[in-house]
Amino acid sequence: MNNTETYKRIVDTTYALFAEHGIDKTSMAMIAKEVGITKPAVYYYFSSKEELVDFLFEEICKEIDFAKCFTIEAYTKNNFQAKLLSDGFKMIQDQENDAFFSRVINEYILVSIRNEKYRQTFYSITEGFMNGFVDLLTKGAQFGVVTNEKLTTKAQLLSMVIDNIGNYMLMGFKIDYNEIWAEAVHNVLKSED
Amino acid sequence: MNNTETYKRIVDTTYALFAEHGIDKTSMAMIAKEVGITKPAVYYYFSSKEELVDFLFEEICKEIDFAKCFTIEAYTKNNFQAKLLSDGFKMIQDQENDAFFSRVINEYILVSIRNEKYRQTFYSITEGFMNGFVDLLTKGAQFGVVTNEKLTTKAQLLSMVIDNIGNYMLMGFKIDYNEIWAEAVHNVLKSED
DNA sequence: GTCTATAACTGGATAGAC
DNA sequence: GTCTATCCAGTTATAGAC
Repeated sequence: MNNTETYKRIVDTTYALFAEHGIDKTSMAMIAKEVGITKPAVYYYFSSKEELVDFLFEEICKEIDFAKCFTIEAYTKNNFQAKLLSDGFKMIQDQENDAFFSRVINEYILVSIRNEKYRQTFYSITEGFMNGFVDLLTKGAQFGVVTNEKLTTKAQLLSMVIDNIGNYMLMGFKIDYNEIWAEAVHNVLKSED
Repeated sequence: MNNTETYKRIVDTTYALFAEHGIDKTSMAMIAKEVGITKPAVYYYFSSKEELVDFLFEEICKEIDFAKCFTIEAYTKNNFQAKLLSDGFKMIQDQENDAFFSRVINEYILVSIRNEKYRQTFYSITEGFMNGFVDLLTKGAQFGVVTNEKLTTKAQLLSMVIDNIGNYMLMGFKIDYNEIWAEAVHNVLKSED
Protein backbone atom coordinates (compact mmCIF):
# COMPACT_ATOMS: atom_id res chain seq x y z
CA MET A 1 0.00 0.00 0.00
CA ASN A 2 2.35 2.66 -1.24
CA ASN A 3 0.28 5.03 -3.33
CA THR A 4 -1.82 6.58 -0.61
CA GLU A 5 -3.24 9.02 -3.13
CA THR A 6 -5.04 6.24 -5.00
CA TYR A 7 -6.13 4.74 -1.72
CA LYS A 8 -7.71 7.99 -0.67
CA ARG A 9 -9.43 8.41 -4.01
CA ILE A 10 -10.92 4.93 -3.75
CA VAL A 11 -12.32 5.70 -0.31
CA ASP A 12 -13.75 9.08 -1.32
CA THR A 13 -15.25 7.73 -4.52
CA THR A 14 -16.81 4.78 -2.73
CA TYR A 15 -18.29 7.13 -0.17
CA ALA A 16 -19.93 9.17 -2.93
CA LEU A 17 -21.15 6.14 -4.85
CA PHE A 18 -22.63 4.57 -1.72
CA ALA A 19 -24.52 7.78 -1.09
CA GLU A 20 -25.82 7.86 -4.63
CA HIS A 21 -26.54 4.21 -5.41
CA GLY A 22 -26.46 2.43 -2.09
CA ILE A 23 -23.98 -0.17 -0.88
CA ASP A 24 -25.37 -3.22 -2.64
CA LYS A 25 -25.79 -1.54 -5.99
CA THR A 26 -22.30 -0.11 -6.01
CA SER A 27 -20.02 -2.69 -7.63
CA MET A 28 -16.26 -2.85 -7.46
CA ALA A 29 -16.25 -2.25 -11.21
CA MET A 30 -18.19 1.00 -10.74
CA ILE A 31 -15.75 2.18 -8.12
CA ALA A 32 -12.78 1.32 -10.30
CA LYS A 33 -14.25 3.06 -13.31
CA GLU A 34 -15.09 6.20 -11.32
CA VAL A 35 -11.60 6.35 -9.84
CA GLY A 36 -10.13 5.78 -13.28
CA ILE A 37 -8.37 2.49 -12.60
CA THR A 38 -9.30 -1.16 -13.12
CA LYS A 39 -10.95 -3.60 -10.75
CA PRO A 40 -7.82 -5.57 -9.79
CA ALA A 41 -6.17 -2.28 -8.87
CA VAL A 42 -8.92 -1.68 -6.32
CA TYR A 43 -8.39 -5.19 -4.98
CA TYR A 44 -4.77 -4.30 -4.45
CA TYR A 45 -5.88 -1.87 -1.74
CA PHE A 46 -8.92 -3.68 -0.41
CA SER A 47 -8.82 -7.45 -0.58
CA SER A 48 -12.59 -7.69 -0.76
CA LYS A 49 -15.66 -5.53 -1.10
CA GLU A 50 -16.57 -6.38 2.47
CA GLU A 51 -13.26 -4.96 3.67
CA LEU A 52 -13.95 -1.71 1.84
CA VAL A 53 -17.51 -1.54 3.18
CA ASP A 54 -16.27 -2.21 6.69
CA PHE A 55 -13.57 0.41 6.46
CA LEU A 56 -16.03 3.10 5.45
CA PHE A 57 -18.34 1.98 8.22
CA GLU A 58 -15.65 2.44 10.86
CA GLU A 59 -14.69 5.83 9.44
CA ILE A 60 -18.27 7.04 9.56
CA CYS A 61 -19.04 5.72 13.02
CA LYS A 62 -16.18 7.71 14.47
CA GLU A 63 -18.07 10.83 13.46
CA ILE A 64 -21.29 9.98 15.26
CA ASP A 65 -20.80 10.52 18.94
CA PHE A 66 -22.95 12.10 21.61
CA ALA A 67 -19.99 13.80 23.26
CA LYS A 68 -19.15 15.49 19.97
CA CYS A 69 -22.67 16.93 19.68
CA PHE A 70 -23.51 17.71 23.30
CA THR A 71 -20.57 18.85 25.39
CA ILE A 72 -21.80 18.13 28.89
CA GLU A 73 -18.93 19.94 30.62
CA ALA A 74 -19.95 23.23 29.01
CA TYR A 75 -23.44 23.18 30.51
CA THR A 76 -24.11 25.46 33.47
CA LYS A 77 -27.20 26.39 35.44
CA ASN A 78 -27.54 29.59 33.48
CA ASN A 79 -26.83 28.39 29.98
CA PHE A 80 -28.50 24.99 30.26
CA GLN A 81 -31.61 25.64 28.20
CA ALA A 82 -29.86 27.77 25.60
CA LYS A 83 -27.06 25.24 25.19
CA LEU A 84 -29.37 22.23 24.92
CA LEU A 85 -31.24 24.11 22.23
CA SER A 86 -28.22 25.32 20.31
CA ASP A 87 -26.37 21.99 20.41
CA GLY A 88 -29.47 20.40 18.90
CA PHE A 89 -29.77 23.15 16.32
CA LYS A 90 -26.17 22.63 15.35
CA MET A 91 -26.73 18.91 14.91
CA ILE A 92 -29.74 19.62 12.71
CA GLN A 93 -27.77 22.15 10.71
CA ASP A 94 -24.91 19.71 10.20
CA GLN A 95 -27.26 17.09 8.86
CA GLU A 96 -28.84 19.60 6.51
CA ASN A 97 -25.45 20.65 5.22
CA ASP A 98 -24.05 17.20 4.63
CA ALA A 99 -26.85 15.21 3.04
CA PHE A 100 -24.22 12.88 1.58
CA PHE A 101 -23.13 11.85 5.03
CA SER A 102 -26.71 11.34 6.20
CA ARG A 103 -27.48 9.17 3.22
CA VAL A 104 -24.53 6.89 3.76
CA ILE A 105 -25.26 6.55 7.45
CA ASN A 106 -28.86 5.80 6.67
CA GLU A 107 -27.68 3.17 4.22
CA TYR A 108 -25.60 1.48 6.89
CA ILE A 109 -28.34 1.72 9.50
CA LEU A 110 -30.85 0.01 7.29
CA VAL A 111 -28.36 -2.67 6.33
CA SER A 112 -27.41 -3.12 9.97
CA ILE A 113 -30.72 -4.70 10.82
CA ARG A 114 -29.54 -7.83 9.04
CA ASN A 115 -25.86 -7.51 9.93
CA GLU A 116 -25.09 -8.31 13.52
CA LYS A 117 -21.75 -6.51 13.63
CA TYR A 118 -23.14 -3.25 12.28
CA ARG A 119 -26.27 -3.59 14.39
CA GLN A 120 -24.25 -3.76 17.57
CA THR A 121 -22.22 -0.72 16.68
CA PHE A 122 -25.30 1.36 15.97
CA TYR A 123 -26.89 -0.01 19.09
CA SER A 124 -23.93 1.27 21.09
CA ILE A 125 -23.99 4.66 19.40
CA THR A 126 -27.70 5.13 20.02
CA GLU A 127 -27.30 3.85 23.55
CA GLY A 128 -24.57 6.46 23.93
CA PHE A 129 -27.04 9.14 22.97
CA MET A 130 -29.69 7.91 25.37
CA ASN A 131 -27.22 7.60 28.23
CA GLY A 132 -25.69 10.92 27.30
CA PHE A 133 -29.04 12.63 27.57
CA VAL A 134 -29.62 10.93 30.92
CA ASP A 135 -26.32 12.35 32.16
CA LEU A 136 -27.16 15.76 30.75
CA LEU A 137 -30.63 15.84 32.27
CA THR A 138 -29.28 14.59 35.58
CA LYS A 139 -26.93 17.53 35.57
CA GLY A 140 -29.84 19.79 34.68
CA ALA A 141 -31.84 18.38 37.56
CA GLN A 142 -28.96 19.15 39.91
CA PHE A 143 -28.99 22.70 38.60
CA GLY A 144 -32.72 22.73 39.28
CA VAL A 145 -33.67 23.54 35.69
CA VAL A 146 -34.86 20.07 34.73
CA THR A 147 -37.72 18.19 36.36
CA ASN A 148 -36.54 15.11 38.16
CA GLU A 149 -39.51 12.95 37.19
CA LYS A 150 -39.17 10.31 34.51
CA LEU A 151 -35.73 11.52 33.65
CA THR A 152 -34.74 8.41 31.72
CA THR A 153 -37.92 8.50 29.68
CA LYS A 154 -37.38 12.15 28.84
CA ALA A 155 -33.82 11.37 27.78
CA GLN A 156 -35.02 8.58 25.52
CA LEU A 157 -37.59 10.92 24.02
CA LEU A 158 -34.91 13.49 23.19
CA SER A 159 -32.78 10.78 21.63
CA MET A 160 -35.67 9.57 19.48
CA VAL A 161 -36.52 13.05 18.28
CA ILE A 162 -33.03 14.18 17.33
CA ASP A 163 -32.46 10.83 15.69
CA ASN A 164 -35.62 10.82 13.60
CA ILE A 165 -35.16 14.41 12.46
CA GLY A 166 -32.42 13.13 10.16
CA ASN A 167 -34.76 10.54 8.70
CA TYR A 168 -37.47 13.07 8.00
CA MET A 169 -34.95 15.30 6.29
CA LEU A 170 -33.87 12.46 4.06
CA MET A 171 -37.48 11.78 3.18
CA GLY A 172 -37.66 15.36 2.02
CA PHE A 173 -39.96 17.01 4.54
CA LYS A 174 -39.55 20.76 4.56
CA ILE A 175 -40.67 21.38 8.12
CA ASP A 176 -39.24 23.46 10.93
CA TYR A 177 -36.96 20.95 12.61
CA ASN A 178 -35.54 23.53 14.98
CA GLU A 179 -38.98 24.22 16.35
CA ILE A 180 -39.59 20.51 16.85
CA TRP A 181 -36.36 20.21 18.78
CA ALA A 182 -37.28 23.29 20.80
CA GLU A 183 -40.61 21.70 21.64
CA ALA A 184 -38.91 18.49 22.75
CA VAL A 185 -36.46 20.45 24.88
CA HIS A 186 -39.25 22.54 26.36
CA ASN A 187 -40.82 19.34 27.62
CA VAL A 188 -37.83 18.42 29.77
CA LEU A 189 -37.37 21.84 31.33
CA LYS A 190 -39.13 23.09 34.41
CA SER A 191 -42.00 25.40 33.53
CA GLU A 192 -40.91 28.92 32.63
CA ASP A 193 -41.56 31.54 29.87
CA MET B 1 -53.98 -17.25 -12.76
CA ASN B 2 -56.08 -20.24 -11.78
CA ASN B 3 -54.37 -21.79 -8.82
CA THR B 4 -54.85 -18.99 -6.29
CA GLU B 5 -53.46 -21.26 -3.60
CA THR B 6 -50.01 -21.24 -5.21
CA TYR B 7 -50.30 -17.52 -5.78
CA LYS B 8 -50.97 -16.93 -2.12
CA ARG B 9 -48.11 -19.18 -1.08
CA ILE B 10 -45.72 -17.24 -3.31
CA VAL B 11 -46.76 -13.95 -1.73
CA ASP B 12 -46.54 -15.24 1.84
CA THR B 13 -43.20 -16.91 1.25
CA THR B 14 -41.76 -13.82 -0.41
CA TYR B 15 -42.93 -11.73 2.52
CA ALA B 16 -41.09 -14.02 4.94
CA LEU B 17 -37.93 -14.19 2.83
CA PHE B 18 -37.81 -10.43 2.40
CA ALA B 19 -38.02 -10.07 6.16
CA GLU B 20 -35.24 -12.56 6.68
CA HIS B 21 -32.78 -11.82 3.87
CA GLY B 22 -33.86 -8.50 2.44
CA ILE B 23 -35.30 -7.75 -0.98
CA ASP B 24 -32.08 -7.72 -2.98
CA LYS B 25 -30.71 -10.89 -1.50
CA THR B 26 -33.92 -12.81 -2.04
CA SER B 27 -33.80 -14.35 -5.51
CA MET B 28 -36.66 -15.76 -7.51
CA ALA B 29 -34.94 -19.14 -7.22
CA MET B 30 -35.05 -18.92 -3.42
CA ILE B 31 -38.72 -18.08 -3.48
CA ALA B 32 -39.48 -20.94 -5.85
CA LYS B 33 -37.51 -23.40 -3.77
CA GLU B 34 -39.17 -22.32 -0.53
CA VAL B 35 -42.64 -22.57 -2.08
CA GLY B 36 -41.74 -25.96 -3.51
CA ILE B 37 -42.08 -25.12 -7.19
CA THR B 38 -39.61 -24.05 -9.88
CA LYS B 39 -38.59 -20.61 -11.00
CA PRO B 40 -40.61 -20.50 -14.23
CA ALA B 41 -43.68 -21.43 -12.21
CA VAL B 42 -43.20 -18.28 -10.14
CA TYR B 43 -42.86 -16.27 -13.35
CA TYR B 44 -46.22 -17.65 -14.40
CA TYR B 45 -47.80 -15.62 -11.58
CA PHE B 46 -45.48 -12.64 -11.53
CA SER B 47 -43.95 -11.67 -14.83
CA SER B 48 -40.93 -10.11 -13.15
CA LYS B 49 -39.33 -9.77 -9.77
CA GLU B 50 -40.18 -6.08 -9.84
CA GLU B 51 -43.85 -6.91 -10.21
CA LEU B 52 -43.68 -9.16 -7.18
CA VAL B 53 -41.79 -6.55 -5.17
CA ASP B 54 -44.30 -3.89 -6.17
CA PHE B 55 -47.26 -6.07 -5.29
CA LEU B 56 -45.93 -6.70 -1.79
CA PHE B 57 -45.22 -3.02 -1.39
CA GLU B 58 -48.81 -2.06 -2.20
CA GLU B 59 -50.12 -4.73 0.14
CA ILE B 60 -47.99 -3.51 2.99
CA CYS B 61 -48.71 0.16 2.48
CA LYS B 62 -52.42 -0.47 2.79
CA GLU B 63 -51.74 -1.56 6.35
CA ILE B 64 -49.96 1.60 7.42
CA ASP B 65 -52.56 4.27 7.79
CA PHE B 66 -53.12 6.91 10.41
CA ALA B 67 -56.89 6.47 10.34
CA LYS B 68 -56.46 2.78 11.13
CA CYS B 69 -54.35 3.57 14.19
CA PHE B 70 -56.02 6.70 15.51
CA THR B 71 -59.77 6.79 15.00
CA ILE B 72 -60.46 10.50 15.27
CA GLU B 73 -64.25 10.12 15.35
CA ALA B 74 -64.05 8.08 18.54
CA TYR B 75 -62.30 10.86 20.47
CA THR B 76 -64.41 12.87 22.93
CA LYS B 77 -63.62 15.54 25.50
CA ASN B 78 -63.67 12.95 28.27
CA ASN B 79 -61.79 10.10 26.66
CA PHE B 80 -59.28 12.21 24.72
CA GLN B 81 -56.18 11.59 26.80
CA ALA B 82 -56.97 7.95 27.50
CA LYS B 83 -57.67 7.26 23.85
CA LEU B 84 -54.57 9.02 22.55
CA LEU B 85 -52.57 6.94 24.97
CA SER B 86 -54.24 3.62 24.23
CA ASP B 87 -54.22 4.04 20.46
CA GLY B 88 -50.47 4.64 20.68
CA PHE B 89 -50.03 1.69 23.01
CA LYS B 90 -51.88 -0.50 20.57
CA MET B 91 -49.66 0.62 17.71
CA ILE B 92 -46.60 -0.16 19.80
CA GLN B 93 -48.02 -3.53 20.75
CA ASP B 94 -48.76 -4.36 17.12
CA GLN B 95 -45.21 -3.61 16.11
CA GLU B 96 -43.86 -5.73 18.92
CA ASN B 97 -46.06 -8.62 17.90
CA ASP B 98 -45.27 -8.50 14.21
CA ALA B 99 -41.54 -7.93 13.92
CA PHE B 100 -41.71 -9.55 10.47
CA PHE B 101 -43.86 -6.71 9.25
CA SER B 102 -41.54 -4.06 10.66
CA ARG B 103 -38.56 -5.68 9.03
CA VAL B 104 -40.16 -5.76 5.61
CA ILE B 105 -41.19 -2.13 5.90
CA ASN B 106 -37.63 -1.28 6.84
CA GLU B 107 -36.48 -3.11 3.76
CA TYR B 108 -38.77 -1.05 1.55
CA ILE B 109 -37.71 2.16 3.22
CA LEU B 110 -34.15 1.30 2.26
CA VAL B 111 -35.19 0.86 -1.34
CA SER B 112 -37.35 3.96 -1.27
CA ILE B 113 -34.39 6.25 -0.73
CA ARG B 114 -33.44 5.71 -4.34
CA ASN B 115 -36.79 4.80 -5.81
CA GLU B 116 -38.99 7.78 -6.48
CA LYS B 117 -42.26 5.86 -6.56
CA TYR B 118 -41.69 4.19 -3.19
CA ARG B 119 -40.29 7.36 -1.69
CA GLN B 120 -43.41 9.30 -2.56
CA THR B 121 -45.66 6.67 -1.08
CA PHE B 122 -43.78 6.68 2.20
CA TYR B 123 -43.77 10.45 2.12
CA SER B 124 -47.55 10.46 1.78
CA ILE B 125 -48.01 7.94 4.57
CA THR B 126 -45.82 9.91 6.95
CA GLU B 127 -47.49 13.13 5.89
CA GLY B 128 -50.79 11.43 6.65
CA PHE B 129 -49.61 10.78 10.18
CA MET B 130 -48.46 14.36 10.70
CA ASN B 131 -51.67 15.80 9.29
CA GLY B 132 -53.70 13.25 11.19
CA PHE B 133 -52.14 14.33 14.46
CA VAL B 134 -52.81 17.96 13.55
CA ASP B 135 -56.49 17.11 13.04
CA LEU B 136 -56.57 15.16 16.25
CA LEU B 137 -54.90 17.87 18.30
CA THR B 138 -57.14 20.51 16.73
CA LYS B 139 -60.11 18.51 17.93
CA GLY B 140 -58.49 18.22 21.33
CA ALA B 141 -57.99 21.98 21.40
CA GLN B 142 -61.68 22.47 20.64
CA PHE B 143 -62.46 20.18 23.57
CA GLY B 144 -60.14 22.33 25.63
CA VAL B 145 -57.86 19.46 26.62
CA VAL B 146 -55.00 20.34 24.28
CA THR B 147 -53.00 23.54 24.34
CA ASN B 148 -53.50 25.60 21.21
CA GLU B 149 -49.91 26.78 20.95
CA LYS B 150 -47.56 25.26 18.40
CA LEU B 151 -50.12 22.67 17.51
CA THR B 152 -48.46 21.68 14.25
CA THR B 153 -45.09 21.30 15.90
CA LYS B 154 -46.58 19.13 18.63
CA ALA B 155 -48.27 17.00 15.98
CA GLN B 156 -44.96 16.54 14.15
CA LEU B 157 -43.30 15.60 17.40
CA LEU B 158 -45.89 12.90 18.07
CA SER B 159 -45.43 11.59 14.55
CA MET B 160 -41.67 11.41 14.95
CA VAL B 161 -41.88 9.61 18.26
CA ILE B 162 -44.38 6.94 17.26
CA ASP B 163 -42.46 6.43 14.04
CA ASN B 164 -39.05 6.04 15.62
CA ILE B 165 -40.31 3.67 18.30
CA GLY B 166 -40.51 1.03 15.60
CA ASN B 167 -36.91 1.67 14.61
CA TYR B 168 -35.65 1.39 18.15
CA MET B 169 -37.51 -1.88 18.54
CA LEU B 170 -35.86 -3.24 15.41
CA MET B 171 -32.49 -2.21 16.77
CA GLY B 172 -33.27 -4.31 19.80
CA PHE B 173 -33.70 -1.79 22.59
CA LYS B 174 -35.61 -3.21 25.51
CA ILE B 175 -36.96 0.05 26.88
CA ASP B 176 -40.40 1.10 28.04
CA TYR B 177 -41.88 2.39 24.79
CA ASN B 178 -45.29 2.89 26.34
CA GLU B 179 -43.82 5.28 28.86
CA ILE B 180 -42.07 7.22 26.11
CA TRP B 181 -45.33 7.55 24.23
CA ALA B 182 -47.07 8.59 27.44
CA GLU B 183 -44.42 11.26 27.95
CA ALA B 184 -44.90 12.55 24.41
CA VAL B 185 -48.67 12.63 24.87
CA HIS B 186 -48.32 14.36 28.22
CA ASN B 187 -46.51 17.17 26.44
CA VAL B 188 -49.46 18.00 24.19
CA LEU B 189 -52.09 17.95 26.91
CA LYS B 190 -53.01 20.88 29.10
CA SER B 191 -51.43 20.63 32.53
CA GLU B 192 -53.19 18.25 34.89
CA ASP B 193 -52.34 15.77 37.72
C1' DG C 1 -49.88 -24.83 -14.30
C1' DT C 2 -45.60 -26.60 -13.84
C1' DC C 3 -41.58 -28.53 -15.60
C1' DT C 4 -36.38 -28.96 -17.85
C1' DA C 5 -33.03 -26.54 -20.01
C1' DT C 6 -30.65 -22.68 -21.15
C1' DA C 7 -29.74 -17.93 -22.61
C1' DA C 8 -27.78 -13.55 -21.33
C1' DC C 9 -25.85 -11.10 -18.01
C1' DT C 10 -23.55 -9.17 -13.66
C1' DG C 11 -21.28 -9.76 -9.46
C1' DG C 12 -16.88 -10.68 -6.75
C1' DA C 13 -12.47 -12.29 -7.15
C1' DT C 14 -7.71 -13.89 -9.01
C1' DA C 15 -3.58 -15.42 -12.11
C1' DG C 16 -0.02 -13.68 -14.26
C1' DA C 17 2.12 -10.15 -17.43
C1' DC C 18 4.31 -5.55 -17.29
C1' DG D 1 1.01 -0.63 -8.58
C1' DT D 2 -1.69 -1.40 -12.34
C1' DC D 3 -2.97 -3.91 -16.19
C1' DT D 4 -5.46 -7.81 -19.44
C1' DA D 5 -7.81 -11.75 -19.38
C1' DT D 6 -10.49 -14.96 -17.23
C1' DC D 7 -13.17 -17.74 -13.84
C1' DC D 8 -17.11 -18.86 -11.47
C1' DA D 9 -21.24 -18.35 -8.80
C1' DG D 10 -25.50 -16.55 -8.97
C1' DT D 11 -29.10 -13.47 -11.14
C1' DT D 12 -33.33 -12.47 -14.05
C1' DA D 13 -35.80 -14.23 -17.53
C1' DT D 14 -37.67 -17.22 -21.38
C1' DA D 15 -38.46 -21.11 -24.93
C1' DG D 16 -40.69 -25.08 -25.35
C1' DA D 17 -42.05 -29.81 -23.54
C1' DC D 18 -45.68 -32.14 -20.70
